[in-house]
Amino acid sequence: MPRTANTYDTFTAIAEPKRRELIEKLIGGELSVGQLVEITSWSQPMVSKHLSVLKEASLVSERKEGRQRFYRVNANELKPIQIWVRQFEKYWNTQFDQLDEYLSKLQK
Amino acid sequence: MPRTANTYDTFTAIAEPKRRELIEKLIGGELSVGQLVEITSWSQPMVSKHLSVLKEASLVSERKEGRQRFYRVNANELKPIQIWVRQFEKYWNTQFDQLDEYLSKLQK
DNA sequence: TTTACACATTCCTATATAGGAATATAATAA
DNA sequence: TTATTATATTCCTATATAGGAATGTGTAAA
Repeated sequence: MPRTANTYDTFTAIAEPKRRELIEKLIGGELSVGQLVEITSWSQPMVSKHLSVLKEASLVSERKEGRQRFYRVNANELKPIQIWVRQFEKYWNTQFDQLDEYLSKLQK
Repeated sequence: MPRTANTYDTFTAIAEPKRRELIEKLIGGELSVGQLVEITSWSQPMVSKHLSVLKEASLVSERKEGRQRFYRVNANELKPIQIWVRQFEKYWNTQFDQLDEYLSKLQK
């Protein structure tokens, strides 16, 4: 079985690099699908499908205007990630971690 | 094609709930595989395999002692996540977001 | 009322896993 | 040595997608 989740949660949604890229493009404000297609030079269905996943995870919202659809980020939905990571903040830059990182880099 | 990444990056590694759980168990300090098996009541191969993915993503480190292996979190490796999410912090709790969240909750 | 446009959805396929069962490996104990 | 313990790895299967191609849907323009 692959990832067991049947529906997209926030963590899974942003695990896909292309979806993170889409979210980043939307930082500046809402954009239409066509604009995203142009900016990314991905196929239109590809953009739409990734947006659909992001929407299912509530990470973006949609606004219809004529035949265009404008998407924008729901930044608040990223809070759970922040909260989860925050637990580990106090352990950053400990001696052990510095050493680990050093050894890890060294191996490559 | 599923997730295109051939190797585990940090985002993909923590997308799996069980792996987040393992990381959380390791906050308090290093634990052996056996201890993790007991704490989680998952099968031993399951624990080992998830640990292996976390190790590949450098999220944990291993220390051998006799026939046991103790794992600990490399908290520093979570920084990229924090950094990525931080971009969106300033957009938290905007009016749009509040509304989105409200509508999203309402729909469920 | 057709045509063109913007976008979503469906159908298909290839592939990366998550999990279970069985087995391998390495270290200690007998 | 041989047995036991702790853990990793392999083999297998089921399944969730990511991507491409084709098609559907709704809106506006001609």
